[in-house]
Amino acid sequence: MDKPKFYITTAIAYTSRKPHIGNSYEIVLTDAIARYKRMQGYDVFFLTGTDEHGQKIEKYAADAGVTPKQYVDKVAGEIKEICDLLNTTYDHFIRTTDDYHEKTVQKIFKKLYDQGDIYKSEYEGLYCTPCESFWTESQLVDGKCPDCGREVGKAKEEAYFLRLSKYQKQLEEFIENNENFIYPEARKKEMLNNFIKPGLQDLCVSRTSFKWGVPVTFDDKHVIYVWIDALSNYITALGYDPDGSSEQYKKYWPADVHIIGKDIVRFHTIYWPIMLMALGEPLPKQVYGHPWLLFGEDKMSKSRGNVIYADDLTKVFGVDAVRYYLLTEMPHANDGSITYEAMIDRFNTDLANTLGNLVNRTVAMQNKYFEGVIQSPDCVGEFDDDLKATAKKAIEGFDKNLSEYKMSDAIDCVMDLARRCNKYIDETMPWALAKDESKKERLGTVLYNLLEGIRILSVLIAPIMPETTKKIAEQLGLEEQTYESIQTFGGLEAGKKVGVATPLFSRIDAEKLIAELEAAHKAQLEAEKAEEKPAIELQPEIAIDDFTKVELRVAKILECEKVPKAKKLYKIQLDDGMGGRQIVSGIAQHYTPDELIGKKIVVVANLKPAKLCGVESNGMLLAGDREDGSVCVTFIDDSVPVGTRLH
RNA sequence: CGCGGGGUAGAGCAGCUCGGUAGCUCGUCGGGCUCAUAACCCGGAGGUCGUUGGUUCAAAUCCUUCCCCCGCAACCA
Repeated sequence: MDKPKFYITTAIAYTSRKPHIGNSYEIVLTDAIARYKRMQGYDVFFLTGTDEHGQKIEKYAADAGVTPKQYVDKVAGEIKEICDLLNTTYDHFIRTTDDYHEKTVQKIFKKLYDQGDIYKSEYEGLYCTPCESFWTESQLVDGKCPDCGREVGKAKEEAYFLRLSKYQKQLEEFIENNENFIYPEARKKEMLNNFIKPGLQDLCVSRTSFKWGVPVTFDDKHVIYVWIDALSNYITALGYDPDGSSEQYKKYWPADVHIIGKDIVRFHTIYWPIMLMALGEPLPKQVYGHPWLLFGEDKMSKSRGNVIYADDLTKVFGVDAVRYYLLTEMPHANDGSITYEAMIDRFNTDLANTLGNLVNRTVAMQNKYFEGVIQSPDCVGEFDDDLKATAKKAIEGFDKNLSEYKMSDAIDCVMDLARRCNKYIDETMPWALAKDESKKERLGTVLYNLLEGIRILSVLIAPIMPETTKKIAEQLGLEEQTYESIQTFGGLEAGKKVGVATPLFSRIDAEKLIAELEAAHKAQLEAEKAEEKPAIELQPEIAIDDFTKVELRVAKILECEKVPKAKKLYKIQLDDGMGGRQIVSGIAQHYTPDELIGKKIVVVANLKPAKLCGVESNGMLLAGDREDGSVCVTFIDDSVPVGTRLH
């Protein structure tokens, strides 16, 4: 009989730079699910890969003085290395620069165009040339580019659009009828209320502003933009073809679950389903938007200097411990957090003390009391039933939680069993039994039960810590065990010999290690900084006339209050020596009104007025961004009169 | 009143669907044990379950007021 299939994917990683540990969480989570499903007998196909096109990469490559392809080859290599380092068992690694992918994407684009779902348009007044971005009517802020605030010009370039509006109703129905399509639930409501119900705007799916992408076959000025290129990796990887797909595609599609970050839920639950509807293909069964891994309280980012990489962690803790930490510390709905302290703490308490020590003490006793030979469990006693019941509960709980992708809860079930085993040792006191020759048989049974408990938990933990499972099997003197073999307590064969007791995880001296890590981290940061300094890029040179176009004047802040409903905006009344003016500024998170009122600042006095959150702003104040993201306003000495023009 | 989620011991979370002694992990304090990686086991302390009012014999759990946090949307001129 055929095994049931299970198709699971990660999002493809953007090849702009080396991914940090937060980015790596996704592949570890996906791998654990894939391994679990395989263990359960599914025919699993696990896809991951890289998204390699786009303007940003074109630019990074130019900065680095290499071709986009060279650049992308390097980063894709790094990404793949990390996936391998983390011991992930993907079946295929797709790159959007792969030949077969590009060809199929072109066919998809053509097909959608031929059937009228993609159309060419020449939008006017909705293109911001400096930002090289198209904006839909609803995105504009008071008719201006939401990014830079400048006038959007008439589109000088034509573009292709995907008719999202046509499928809106169908999508809405699908989402509402398929309870589990968007997970978690909160995301589903976000999508429905914020995007779908208000009405979908057609989506721009081509660009002429850069070249590094898949060309449109019938219009070579155009390059296919990220949505159709990247999202279709999930089907091109299997061999989808509008002219007739492969057997593999027919077997595995639709995906059982797309594992993605919560930031791209929108693309996977709106654009992607609509593309598939237009292609006439079935929709994925579930899109799982996982939370993020934060560094302590903060988002990981290079400019904050708090980036942790997978390879650095594995060097210190080992691959399995890193996998364990990622999967344990990450609740399935809220953001998780990583710090060295927490990592060490988890490592010591769970892995070294509870699990490692349990295996070590048990195997050591087996060797010490019976020369390693496993005894037949014939002398039943108190506590045995409770231990067995806990083992059974662990398996059931593990299955239940894992099938809902609740990793940390599932792991907890396994640790419960380990804790119960440790307790069992204290209750039965094998060292006391060993002193009494008449209790030898009972001692044999006690140790048998312990070994069996360990065998069971070692199999359960396999999707999370595959290497540890192997090591435990070795110490138990066994080949690797099947999932089926743990369904009954007592699968362990008497008469065989256990291996040598070797610590699985050595305890870590927290203080010492943290000091070392921090020193290393600092050194690395400084090295990076030194390296990056010359990389500051100046804007193109301007003539003096260009500068004099900017009218900078001194003004005094009279009033300052928060714009209602806006997080970052202050409405500020100024005395500018010309009868006063009102500006709006996004510094509410960095200054209190009291810190501003009465101070003199510099304003760009001839900036075209704009509306922010519905409030009129006539000019902007000068301020700079610090490296940590905070803002510093330029204050002017009080002796400079209001209205003074600066140059 | 834009949409949604949440506020439970020092920290991180469960419990809320279907009201009935407030639970887990870490930390902390005390005890036990010696097979083991100063590990393991037991016990104690620590919570008016964000706030107001209500329903009820009984509310963390149901309804209501307000406050605060987070996500999405809007927004750094």
